[in-house]
Amino acid sequence: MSDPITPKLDFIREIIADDLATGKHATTITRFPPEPNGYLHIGHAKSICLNFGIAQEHPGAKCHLRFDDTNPEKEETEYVESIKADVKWLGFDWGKDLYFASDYFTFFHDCAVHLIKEGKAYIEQQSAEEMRASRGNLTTPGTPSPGRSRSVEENLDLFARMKAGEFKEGECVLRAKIDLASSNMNMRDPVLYRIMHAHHHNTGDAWCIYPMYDFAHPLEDALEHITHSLCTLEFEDHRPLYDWFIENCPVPSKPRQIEFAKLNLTYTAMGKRKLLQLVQEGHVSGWDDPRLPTISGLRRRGYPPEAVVHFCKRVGITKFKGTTDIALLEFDIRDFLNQSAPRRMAVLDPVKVVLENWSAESLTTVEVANHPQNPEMGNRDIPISNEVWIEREDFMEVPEKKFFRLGPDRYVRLKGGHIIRCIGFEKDADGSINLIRAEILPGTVGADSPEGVVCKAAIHWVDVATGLDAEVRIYDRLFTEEDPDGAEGGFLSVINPDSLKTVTARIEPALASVEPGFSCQFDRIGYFIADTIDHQSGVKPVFNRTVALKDSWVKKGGR
RNA sequence: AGCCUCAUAGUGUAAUGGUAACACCCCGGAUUUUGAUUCCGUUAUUCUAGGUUCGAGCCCUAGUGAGGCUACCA
Repeated sequence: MSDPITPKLDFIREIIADDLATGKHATTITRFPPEPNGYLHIGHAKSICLNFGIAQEHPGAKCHLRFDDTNPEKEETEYVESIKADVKWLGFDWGKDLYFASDYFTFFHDCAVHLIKEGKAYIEQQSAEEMRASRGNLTTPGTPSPGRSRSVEENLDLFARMKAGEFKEGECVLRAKIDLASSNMNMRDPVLYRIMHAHHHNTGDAWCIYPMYDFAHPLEDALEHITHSLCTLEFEDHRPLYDWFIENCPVPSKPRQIEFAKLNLTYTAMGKRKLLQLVQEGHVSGWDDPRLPTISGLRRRGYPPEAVVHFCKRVGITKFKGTTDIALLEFDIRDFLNQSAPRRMAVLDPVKVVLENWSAESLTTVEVANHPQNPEMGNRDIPISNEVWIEREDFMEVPEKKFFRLGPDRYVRLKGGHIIRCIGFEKDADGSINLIRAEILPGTVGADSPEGVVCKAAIHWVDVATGLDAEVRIYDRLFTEEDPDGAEGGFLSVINPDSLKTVTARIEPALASVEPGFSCQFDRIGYFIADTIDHQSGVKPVFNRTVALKDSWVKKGGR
């Protein structure tokens, strides 16, 4: 792995260190609070690494996993499970601190009653449209509705009836009484509770009123004694409201909200709404499609979790809303895989080479290192006979100036084995090369090139007799584009629907029995992960490509 | 239009008011039984204008640019 991230403090960690130093807090408690309405993506990984990372950095500190499930219409148990799995996969542990905002519904309700009794909340009977109009706009203040001056008793009664289910959805809401003239729209008497006659994944039908995020979130944090509530930039304008609830409700602690910029990646559609659309419209096979930037997609793609975490640390935490080049992420993937992935040989686009002077006395196996820089990973023996497959692009009938591999009357080394010389080739009717004839140079295994032999490259190969077939899926980054004409539900278009290419490769025998999740490097191609393996219909492993060996190879070979 | 936030190489991130740096990308070179890795090197940076200061990327003011806010989503 490249150098560890320097122990520099980002501005949030500075605040936390300061609070610890001044004794404001004896310990630090953060939280990761996803709404279970979709799968997590790499952007969430940044938040997870921040919140859980801080907890790991201070003795006694911890990070809660809390499902912010205050909207029954969008949330599902399937998402709860996937989120837990994804956090674990990244290597973080919430211990016993697993919570659901929906478990606090009674507390939220009591706080609402408290506010009503204090004269700080009232029942609003205007429609959503009327409220919008009476709230004013960016330059003109709002105007009070009739409900704003209702008595405490009346409000209490109305709220109780609201909770009892006497009203239909939309008939009334509970609003905070703050400041209709505030320059911050969030302070213009925000809605606290709305009526939803919906089934909740956790509380079932126990409630028909549900709290809004702005109201519930500070209370959740306070209840859990969160010291630092870290969220993304779009909640900046909500902070005064967050603080207002903390000040005006009977809460057991005073958390502080701090905002940071969310992750943006080049070429990458982020955001649950867009991902949901890609899934629903069938552009991908599911939330864990390897073309998606979901955590589960990255997992299937073979990205090591350690590398994803390293990337998140490297990107850092700021309030600057930039777009990170995906090359930064892929560097970390390569960097990690380069050290951990054993080398194997495979040929994705095969051409047969016949070794004309091979005889029964010739080499029948060659010994190849599993990793060129790490002898501890050992060696393996690969059978070889008089016919091998090589990559079509490793032969040029008319070699270019900087082409070092095989061509008529040229030399190349079969990796781990002999140097061979091309002595002829045959073509199909359509002009494509279908057979190469070569001869072995005796005594060149494990030895330098003999005098007068120019051999500057070693190519990968697979023995024809013992090689196996494998399916290799090469995934491209899924390019997407905002559709300006698209209304709701149709605002994304996929630019490269052909982002998945499947080829049948020839692989060396050692790859026949790998387990799903095993990652390796096919020489000179890229890093691969064993995905689903079909042991039923004969031995047919399936590999996904993770990243190409070099970033520029992607760009040249790409779109 | 009002309020809020942000601005440092192509990208991301550093720099207590004291020599502007690190990583990625790109390009070049050396080594290499992976055109990988490793090693070395090149290019390139404080949005603008004022002010405070011996000294400003950092503090102040104004401007410019970008983003957010007028949900019974989170």
